[in-house]
Amino acid sequence: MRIGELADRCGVTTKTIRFYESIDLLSEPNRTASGYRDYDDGAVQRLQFIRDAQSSGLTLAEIASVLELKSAGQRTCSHTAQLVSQHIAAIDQQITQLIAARDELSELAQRAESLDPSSCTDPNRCQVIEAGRSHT
Amino acid sequence: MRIGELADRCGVTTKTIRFYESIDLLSEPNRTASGYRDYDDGAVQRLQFIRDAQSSGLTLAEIASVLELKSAGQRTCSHTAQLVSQHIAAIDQQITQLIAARDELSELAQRAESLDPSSCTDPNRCQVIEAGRSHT
DNA sequence: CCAAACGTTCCCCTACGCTGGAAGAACGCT
DNA sequence: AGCGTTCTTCCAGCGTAGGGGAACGTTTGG
Repeated sequence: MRIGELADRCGVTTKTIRFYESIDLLSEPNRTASGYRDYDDGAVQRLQFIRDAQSSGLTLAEIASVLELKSAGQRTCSHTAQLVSQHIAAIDQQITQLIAARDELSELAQRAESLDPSSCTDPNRCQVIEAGRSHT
Repeated sequence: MRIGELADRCGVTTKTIRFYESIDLLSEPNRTASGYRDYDDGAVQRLQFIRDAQSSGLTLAEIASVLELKSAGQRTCSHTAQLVSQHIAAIDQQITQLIAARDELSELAQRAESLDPSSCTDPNRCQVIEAGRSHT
């Protein structure tokens, strides 16, 4: 099948498919005599797998590393498991950071309510934010 | 003072200062006869304010919007408060998304432990991920 | 037989917050 | 006078996941 059909079947754009090919996430397909990309059903499977993995929160780089090992004939369950747990750890760290930022902002919000706007005249600063500096 | 001293005093690089100027976060300073940027103490205050606000989790665009209104002579407490609460909402959304991704990955991790790697032979897929497709 | 719809490659653009380097001018100290 | 450091501008890129559009070739239906 040609690129448009593959795209429709998998719910992506042709741009995305060419992009995946450019980063070696999809292998280069055969070409027709006139140079059109010519895909088989395996490409549908692989592309759907990529979208599934992506919707699970894996990055394209992580998906690529799974597929690379797969195509080298390895049993990748343990590799996948390791990769997934690494990714979970990274997400936990992001969540921690976001919660810290959230806490910081909540304090600012409270302070903003309690301060008198008319005492706020310095053009370079803002007392809402400034007041929180010492304890940060 | 020249750009290097300002940078040292505020703990940033000269690159960062020029970058802030290029996005209008810092206003263009006076120049010496030979074309060097020449800053006063107000620049130190403003730059430190920017770093404080940034460490509170605000983006440079948000900081710019506070500073813009300030320099227009407005009392910005209410604006700052609104901006902060918007940012908190955005962070909450990010956290929600990350937790969803985390849950998804936890399921994958559990599945990876329970599956038999030797049954995993398709070069285009990975049963750990594939098995979760239906309920996603 | 021709126009529409599809395909190709190519390069630039997005947002974010910078960092690095090159080429040249100016400053500071000996 | 000369050497090293600091300054100037501009250009380029990182990483993520593609999107937009130009300029051109191919396929397909009426």
